Amino acid sequence: MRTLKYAILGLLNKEPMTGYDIGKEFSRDLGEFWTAKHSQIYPELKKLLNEGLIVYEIQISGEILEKKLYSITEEGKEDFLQWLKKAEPIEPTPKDVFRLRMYFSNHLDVTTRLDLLEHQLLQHQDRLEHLRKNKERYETIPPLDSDNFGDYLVLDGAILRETGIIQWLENFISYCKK
Amino acid sequence: MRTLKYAILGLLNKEPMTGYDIGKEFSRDLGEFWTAKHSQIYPELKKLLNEGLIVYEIQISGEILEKKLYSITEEGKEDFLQWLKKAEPIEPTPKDVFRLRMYFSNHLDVTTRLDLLEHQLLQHQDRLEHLRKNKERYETIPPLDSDNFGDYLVLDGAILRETGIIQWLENFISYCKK
DNA sequence: CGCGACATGTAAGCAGTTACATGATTAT
DNA sequence: ATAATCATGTAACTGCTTACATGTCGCG
Repeated sequence: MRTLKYAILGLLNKEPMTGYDIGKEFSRDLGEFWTAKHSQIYPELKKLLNEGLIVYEIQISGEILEKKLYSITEEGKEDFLQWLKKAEPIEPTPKDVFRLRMYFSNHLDVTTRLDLLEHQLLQHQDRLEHLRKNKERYETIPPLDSDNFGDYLVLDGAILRETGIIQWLENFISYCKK
Repeated sequence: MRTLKYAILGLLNKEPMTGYDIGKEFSRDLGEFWTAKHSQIYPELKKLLNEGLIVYEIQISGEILEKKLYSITEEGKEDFLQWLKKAEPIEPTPKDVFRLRMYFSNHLDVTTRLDLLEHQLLQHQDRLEHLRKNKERYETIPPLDSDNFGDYLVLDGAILRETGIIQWLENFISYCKK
């Protein structure tokens, strides 16, 4: 499906960036729903370059360090917008190792189960708190056509996801305690 | 992480099965959080066999059709239970193509956006309804140590997940309509 | 007899992670 | 000076999907 391709085109569609910058975007809010390591990003950039969807210019930083500042071409923009507006069937449900484990949890004694659950709960509560803190930056919903809107959406989605997981964990914990 | 390995061991720990049966389990409720195709299952079974974690006996079905009925060994059980009780950090957040697309949605006009959102909403509502119907089979919560308990948990988790997604989509739709 | 489900495998390729490898810049 | 961050790449491997390939069983 070449999703990484479109993730990169989408980012370059906002503004020119280096491969390193793209990697950093994936560790911000966008990373709640898509990420890639630099070892995947650099080869993909090379591919997009060959396909004529992006170009780069060398920037000198400091004395000698060359960095490649990539920007999207007209062809790249078209390709990206085609992808963006296409209606697709929903994805198969994403894999989740912890829930797979809990599917088999009838083979664990109740104390072990509770330990595992509390451990998960704490981590998800941390993540939720962190997301809520990020969302506080927005006193109001950003305009529909601003770059910030996507960020806001992703945060909202991640908060609802974490809330659901926490609710599930709490239900489960209360079953175990009865 | 060899997760498929443990998914298979977990299923065989309930009862002996063929590779085909394992594939079918992944298209039931467990499939909400883990799946694998037969092209991945058969090679993995071969590997587990070599590792001594499972064994099989040939069953004749009809006149000549040989099927391999796999069961877990003592060594397999131990390995599985070790995996099951180990506390792990939470997984990095799962990828989601649709949310990635919506991250870039400020480049779409409002009608296209609403089309895409309604399209997703319908599909998630269908999935939710289907899950709720499955859950109706349980009038009460199954006992903590029964095989059904895992099934119930998974359903509960999937329902909460879908509810969160639907809520997010509805929020998003209402922003767009304002 | 034909069709859908049962049943088992392999091959090619894409996507993603971990590890290997190198070097410059900036702030302390 | 030295550590953290900036910056770019490749290689080996795991996991997973799609397609290729084959044959049986049970039902209508």
